[in-house]
Amino acid sequence: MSQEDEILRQRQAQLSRIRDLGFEPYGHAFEFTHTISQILSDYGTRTADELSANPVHVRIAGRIVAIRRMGKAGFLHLQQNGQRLQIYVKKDAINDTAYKLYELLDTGDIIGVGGYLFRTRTGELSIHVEVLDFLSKIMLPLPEKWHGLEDVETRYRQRYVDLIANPEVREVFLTRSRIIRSLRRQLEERGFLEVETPMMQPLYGGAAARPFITHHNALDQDLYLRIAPELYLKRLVVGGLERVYEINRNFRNEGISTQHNPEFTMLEFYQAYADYRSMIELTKELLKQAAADATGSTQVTYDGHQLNFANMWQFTMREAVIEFWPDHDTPSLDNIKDPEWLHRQSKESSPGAALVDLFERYVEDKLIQPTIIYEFPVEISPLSKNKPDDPAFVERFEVFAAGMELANAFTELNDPQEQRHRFEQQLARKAGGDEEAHVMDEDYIRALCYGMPPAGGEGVGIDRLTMLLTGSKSIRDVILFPLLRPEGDIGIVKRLRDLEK
RNA sequence: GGGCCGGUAGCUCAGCUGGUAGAGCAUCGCACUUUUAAUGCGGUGGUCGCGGGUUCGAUUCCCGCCCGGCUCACCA
Repeated sequence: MSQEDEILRQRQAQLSRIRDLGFEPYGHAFEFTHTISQILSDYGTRTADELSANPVHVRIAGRIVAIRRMGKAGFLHLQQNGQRLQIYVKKDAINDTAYKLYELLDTGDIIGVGGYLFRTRTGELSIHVEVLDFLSKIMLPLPEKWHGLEDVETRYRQRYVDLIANPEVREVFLTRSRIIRSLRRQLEERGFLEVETPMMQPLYGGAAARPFITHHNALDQDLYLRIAPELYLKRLVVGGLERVYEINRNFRNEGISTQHNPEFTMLEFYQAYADYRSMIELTKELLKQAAADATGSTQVTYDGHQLNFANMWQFTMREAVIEFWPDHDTPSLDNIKDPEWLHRQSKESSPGAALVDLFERYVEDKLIQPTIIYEFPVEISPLSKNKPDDPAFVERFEVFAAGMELANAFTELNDPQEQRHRFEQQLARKAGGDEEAHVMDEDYIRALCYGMPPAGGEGVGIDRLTMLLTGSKSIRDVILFPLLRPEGDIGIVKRLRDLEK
């Protein structure tokens, strides 16, 4: 018999012994007077003398994460919401039934206790237990106490165990929540309205990506999981919702990497009567404040670098290529504007695509500090408005940090005729084999025909922002349940079934 | 998809040029009524990811496959 089967059998036997003592192995509500964190903050500085002079009685619940038994007494640590408090169980101090229950406890069980606070000989704030209740039985063993759970695959597949065993994981997701809360609050303060637009769309658009396809049975119709909410949000701007935002999932049917998960979270927001310059200023504020709200500082350490969100760098794409040119043969501004020169540097057919190629080759991974890159070629920007003085370029920028793209924003193209041209160019690219090119969205064109106010819009990758603000090297570390291949037979159902025989 | 690395007890890991597997923690038993990596003594626990091949003999060598990580490609 394997160790796991043996432990299951032992614990199955304990279940009935717990019942025989008059406790429920899977209890109901437990009335507590404090959470562990309340006790730590309210009484963490009380001395042993103060606690014995004015006894504090408390009732708490938590998961047992350590047991040290010493004859007819023992110390246990309970964990609740990532914090730990020691409890002391002594035979003399509780009734016989409770003591028998204590003898059955395993690391990982969830219990409730009542008693008074005291400090041990070594000075640790603890509860001197007087009553003990049982709330939930652990059947499978928890990972080892030192190393915790290290196996990356198990951590992602069994995030519940990861969260119990590795307190720092909990911190990452608390920070993620603070980031989103900060962005929401900042947008609300500026009069933005949170909306929800379709995740299942009859046409997909708003980004260059391949979609997931699903099917609605009653309508007998294929639908796409959205690759971006952009075109719907702009329909709302047409309708007079002048400041809107949405924080939700996008789905892109692409490869998986440390920076890509097939479903990921984007913040998108649109502001009527603004342009990309207003968006640049807003972005600087949003990111700086989100960093401060989430981490307590506008500077964070990521992969050995100090990233400063209080002072973002700023280059046009052309300037950036010159600035980060890899050798001494640095091009001039005239070079970089010259289609002939660009053609000599890149295999890409159009000058704009060639510039982007140079940018991606020489610049992108060098943008460690939070940096705004603005003015993009029109070829790769089918939804952005042209620069009036340079129609080959559009009023668009992206934010990079730690070599990653964090955000993408532009002045929205609101001319339906021009938007039709851009979609037609995309259709030509699709016909030429570009699977990520946009499709024609006629209803979107119709919406623009009703007149969309000039507007700025932006998308911010929440997962990547969370990576930066939590020091995570992989996007999987900031997504609770990242996509993995199926793991195969788990076997627990059969084991539980066998236990009942 | 390519390259590299990994999968051995519940967890964290050793295991040499091939000779049928070990440690710590966990678990079980005994002792111990202020410990905190509690301690001391004793025990249980393994389809060595899966399937083939070579060999007298494979955790070890070879081939294929599965799962994961890093990386390149892809990817706004």
